[in-house]
Amino acid sequence: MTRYQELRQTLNDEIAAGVFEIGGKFPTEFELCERFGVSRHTVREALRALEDNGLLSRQAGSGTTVLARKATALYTQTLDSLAGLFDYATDTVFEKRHEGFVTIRERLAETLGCSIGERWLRFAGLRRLATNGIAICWTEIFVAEPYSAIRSALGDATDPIYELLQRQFDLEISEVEQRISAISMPIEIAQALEAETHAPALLVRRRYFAGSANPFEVTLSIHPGDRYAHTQRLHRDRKRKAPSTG
Amino acid sequence: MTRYQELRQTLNDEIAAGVFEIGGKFPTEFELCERFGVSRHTVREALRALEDNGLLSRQAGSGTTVLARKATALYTQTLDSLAGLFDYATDTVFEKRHEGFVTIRERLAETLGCSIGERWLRFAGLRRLATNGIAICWTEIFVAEPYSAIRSALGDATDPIYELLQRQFDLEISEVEQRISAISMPIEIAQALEAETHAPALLVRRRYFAGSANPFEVTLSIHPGDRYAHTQRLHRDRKRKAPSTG
DNA sequence: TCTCATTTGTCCGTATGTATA
DNA sequence: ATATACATACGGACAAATGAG
Repeated sequence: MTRYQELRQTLNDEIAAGVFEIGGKFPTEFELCERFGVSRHTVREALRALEDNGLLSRQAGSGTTVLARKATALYTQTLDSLAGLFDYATDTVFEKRHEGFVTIRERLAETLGCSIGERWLRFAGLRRLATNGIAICWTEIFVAEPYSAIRSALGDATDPIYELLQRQFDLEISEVEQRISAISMPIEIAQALEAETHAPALLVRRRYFAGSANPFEVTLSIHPGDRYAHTQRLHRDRKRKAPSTG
Repeated sequence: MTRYQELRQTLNDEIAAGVFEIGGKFPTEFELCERFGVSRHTVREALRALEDNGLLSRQAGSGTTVLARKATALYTQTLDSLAGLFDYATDTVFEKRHEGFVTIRERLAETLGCSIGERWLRFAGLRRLATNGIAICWTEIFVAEPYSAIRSALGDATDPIYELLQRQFDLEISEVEQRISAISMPIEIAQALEAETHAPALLVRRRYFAGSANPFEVTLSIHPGDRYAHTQRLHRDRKRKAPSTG
């Protein structure tokens, strides 16, 4: 590993550990040069990477500000708004209804984008708003067989499964493919969601990749069209601004 | 403007003008140093920016490759796949059916996310695949009144409207909000699209911002559920790879 | 308003490491 | 193995933005 990558890692860990206050000042480039015995060029390269990850914000004359403890994962859903129906209620709870291995058949192979005959670990259930208990979608989570050992480590279902996979198998998510289509609400799912059968619904499929051409996790979510809209904000610029102190 | 920004601009323009072949080699850092009389550091800073924009790909030992003529706008739809229905046909044609000013009333204010009483310039029509003429969606484009002068400059409808706005009014798009929801196909639109009435459909709304809190353009697209899926690939890393020569 | 010290941004030169053909 | 070209790293200098006095 190169020197600026090591430095980047070190600083990353310190930020994650809470050594620096969010919104507070980060050590100056000169201080980091002294502390780690590297040139300013090396420090700047490390800081640039941390800035790209959204952890730091740099400003000539003012210094470097800490923005966050963890990199904002590009691949998590920015549930910015629930179409105004639930005024920015955010936390949801997963209510597991099924769990077990499945062997992929024709229709499922098509929806999942995998091959017939493969075995996947499958979880299925409802996702509800934590505040009022309203069911916003039916969710199916498929985990590739090599990683099915996470089944045991799944007692507390608060964390997203891909985070558990990242920790337990040291997987680095490189890419996420998201496909959104419109379907008729299937009968069984309509019953579980207490929604209208055959009403328009959103089918959101996400496939998570880590280097390989094959995903290690695939999730399906079916949302009633009148309860949910998928909202995303896309920014053009990498650099982010620190909130003004004024 | 700084030197590396000038250089960046110059190289950007040359790439856009087609001076270099897509997939071909870009001048080496040393050559650029000589040609522009700047240090290697300056050249690398400019190249880094162009790489971030997706125009170039750099590889130690191999050199710098040209990936594209124009920056892949983060905010344009990555029409990666049309759900496998139209195997990677990309180019679409807009067939204008309506054009004129509208005053926003209650229902439209809600769908557009703007205020009642505002006046917007509206274009509406079909979008077809260039190859086989199949209609993939009904599109409505709303332009805020201050920018409605682009109406005259709209003879050739090949370019996206936000690009025309960018050029004519020097607007820098800073953010795009995208909302996807599921609706029943409205009767009038079903007829235009030759699709089934009340079948599930995707409603995609995009709002384009340029600094201000209010969008300067809003587009609506209604897609028949069986003809279209919205697909996106989200990468974690900035760097892209050049296709292998083999 | 102006000056001044601080901090990041830009730019130069040079040397060595590493990936690729 | 050798040459090429990008990657990393060091050093130094000045510019520009910021905030304090």
